[in-house]
This record gives sequence, C-alpha cells and structure tokens, in this order.
Amino acid sequence: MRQAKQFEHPSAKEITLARVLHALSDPVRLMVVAELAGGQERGSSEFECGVAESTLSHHLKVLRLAGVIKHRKEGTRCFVVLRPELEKAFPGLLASILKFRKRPA
Amino acid sequence: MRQAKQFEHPSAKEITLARVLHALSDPVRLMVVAELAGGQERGSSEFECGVAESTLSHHLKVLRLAGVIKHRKEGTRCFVVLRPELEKAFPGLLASILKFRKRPA
DNA sequence: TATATTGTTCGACGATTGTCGAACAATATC
DNA sequence: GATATTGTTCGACAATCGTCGAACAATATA
Repeated sequence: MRQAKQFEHPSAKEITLARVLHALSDPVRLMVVAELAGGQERGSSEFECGVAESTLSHHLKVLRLAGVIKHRKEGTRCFVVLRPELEKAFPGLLASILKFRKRPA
Repeated sequence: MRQAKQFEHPSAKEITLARVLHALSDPVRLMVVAELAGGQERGSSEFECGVAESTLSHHLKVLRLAGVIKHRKEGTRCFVVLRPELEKAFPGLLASILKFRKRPA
C-alpha cells in the first residue's frame, strides 16, 4: 500500500512571470485555473473542458511545470490545487487576470 | 506627399484576454510593453532588446494584432503606443502584470 | 489473481512560434 | 533622378504547441 511516485514540481524560485503568463494564455488552462481560484482542491476529472483526457492531462502538466498548480495522486485519482507560492511570488496577479475572464460556462 | 498605407489593427471587440496574455508571454514583448507603460509614444528603434530588427518587427506585429499597441508610420520611421482600448477592456490588467516584471537584473 | 478504473505517457500530426538574413517598400536627402 | 535611411515582409529553419488515440502504470475491487 505504498504511495506511488508523485509529480515533479518546480521550486518557487523557478516561477517566472513570462512562464506563468504563457501557462495562462490558453483557454483550457485559463478555465482550469479559474475553477481553482477559490483555493479549494479539485479532482482532475471535475473539469469539463471539451478536450480529450490526454489533452487535459497535458494542460495540467503545463500548469504544474509553470508553478501554477500542485498536482497530487491519491489512489487512482488525481487532485490539483493552486500553489500558494504563486500568490506569494505575484500577489494579486491571478485575481487581476481572472476577473476579466468571460463568464464561467 | 501622400501618407503611406498604415497598419491594420483589430477592433476593440477583438481584444480578448487569452490573446493579450499570449502577447505578453514573451520576454521581448513584455519588455516593449513595459517601456510603453508610461503612456507616451516611442519610436520603434528605441527598443534595445537584443534581437534582429526583423524579429522586433515581428513582435510589434504580434502586439498590434493582439490589440495591445497602436503602430503608426511617419516618414521612414515607426512609432508605437499602448492602445487605450486595452486599458478600457481590462482596466488595471497591464499594471498588475508589469509590476512583477524582473527588476533591473 | 483477474478485472475495472483513473489518469499519464507515448507517438504522431499539423499548426504556430521565435529567430535570422535577404529582399522589398516607402520616405528622405542628395 | 540617384542614393541613403528606416523598417516591413518573405522565406527558411528548428523548436514548441495543442490535439488525439493507443499504450501503459498504478490502484482499487472482485
């Protein structure tokens, strides 16, 4: 009953502005981040973004590698949550961006 | 002494969040926008961003097509300035982003 | 052990990207 | 007119992107 190997995450120092902006410059990823904006953790299957499962997985990886989300496995499921380090690095940035998003479908 | 044909700019309605974020997700373009943040117009030759002239021209086109800058010709020179429509569409967004730009490293 | 569930990784694909140098266009100056 | 100046567009290139289905890995359940 050992826990499987978890994902690699960049250190807080590796979170750069251009990288975060690039991570947010895709509608699917923007939708995921908006969904996480409340701060609570979400199961990765909760996102209904109209792309294949493998594509969503790819986008979560991009967000993870940009330092935007923490990605964790539990059993056969996966959970994601915003990384507090992001808010610490760029306080208010996410809110400033998300408040302009088109209405959450 | 006719004025040459000017550049095409997207309408204010075509300025979308993801498009703007994508335009800002490149270090060169981020630098240009930061340079324009004061609001005053700049000659395109004033930017020293370490890329070829044709590359800078490409980046200015990306910013123009994203609705971030107004690009105008005068004589043999070109001038760029932030589009007021951007601030109107996403008030405060640019400032929220630019304040986190890398300090003079 | 066998099977089902969940989600990642792999391989492929077309599209887009950032980059450069060369060629081009428009204007200014001689 | 001829030449110089300024900056764009073109053509090419490697790299990255978003996308999918198939294959795979880990866990849960029978």
